Amino acid sequence: MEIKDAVGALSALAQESRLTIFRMLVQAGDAGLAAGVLGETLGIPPATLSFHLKELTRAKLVKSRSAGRYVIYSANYPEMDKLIDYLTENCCAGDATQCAPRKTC
Amino acid sequence: MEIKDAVGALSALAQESRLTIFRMLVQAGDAGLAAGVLGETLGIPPATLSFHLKELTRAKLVKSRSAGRYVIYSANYPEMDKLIDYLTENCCAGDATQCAPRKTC
DNA sequence: TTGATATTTCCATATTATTGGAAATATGGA
DNA sequence: TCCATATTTCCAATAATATGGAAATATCAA
Repeated sequence: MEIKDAVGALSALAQESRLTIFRMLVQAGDAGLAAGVLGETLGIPPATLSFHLKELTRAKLVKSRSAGRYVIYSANYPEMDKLIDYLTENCCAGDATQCAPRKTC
Repeated sequence: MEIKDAVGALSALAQESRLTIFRMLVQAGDAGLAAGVLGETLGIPPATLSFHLKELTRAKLVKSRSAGRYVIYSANYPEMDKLIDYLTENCCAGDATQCAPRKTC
């Protein structure tokens, strides 16, 4: 992963509504959630929601598919994994005790 | 971890100079690096560097200790781990195949 | 002491991100 | 067709962040 992509992904997550959306999608699995469901949960106007979904999409952290009138968003897990690997790359200068073992969910 | 803290940590990382600093410190281990070393590597003026180090400190992603004239910064690994856990919490709706196993460094 | 080096604080300026109303687009159902 | 629902785009106002010069603070070394 390139630094520009990492900054893009982190910027996308660095906002309360978007982080909430992302975590809902992470937990929703591949089934995903319709934009409207996300907007209703967050209580934000459609234009604002759409702006945030666009940011997450641009960062490749979420993807969408349309189903009739609905647009279903879901998490892009490989991209999330790439970001985490980028942050922890060559961690800890060989001191493994510093590095908590990650749960593999 | 609370959402405000997560947004704070992600905002701190969502900037190219700060992300570079953080990754250098992650790789440096507990020995850490002096502010001046970071500034020289990045090629940014001291005031700008100091601003970014303060942001990372506020987010608890780095800590510092002073050693004479020098201030040595180092990564706060437990906070990094908390952030990653927060992002991946209850991931994937039970579909473990979606979730890449994390290397435990 | 005094002068050099390391880092931070202050502050004004510049840049970038967020918000949401209104209008546009798209689909489904009567 | 025509209307209701779902979502996006446009755009302008507002808010939050980043930048770096100059001055302040702190330590070291001679």
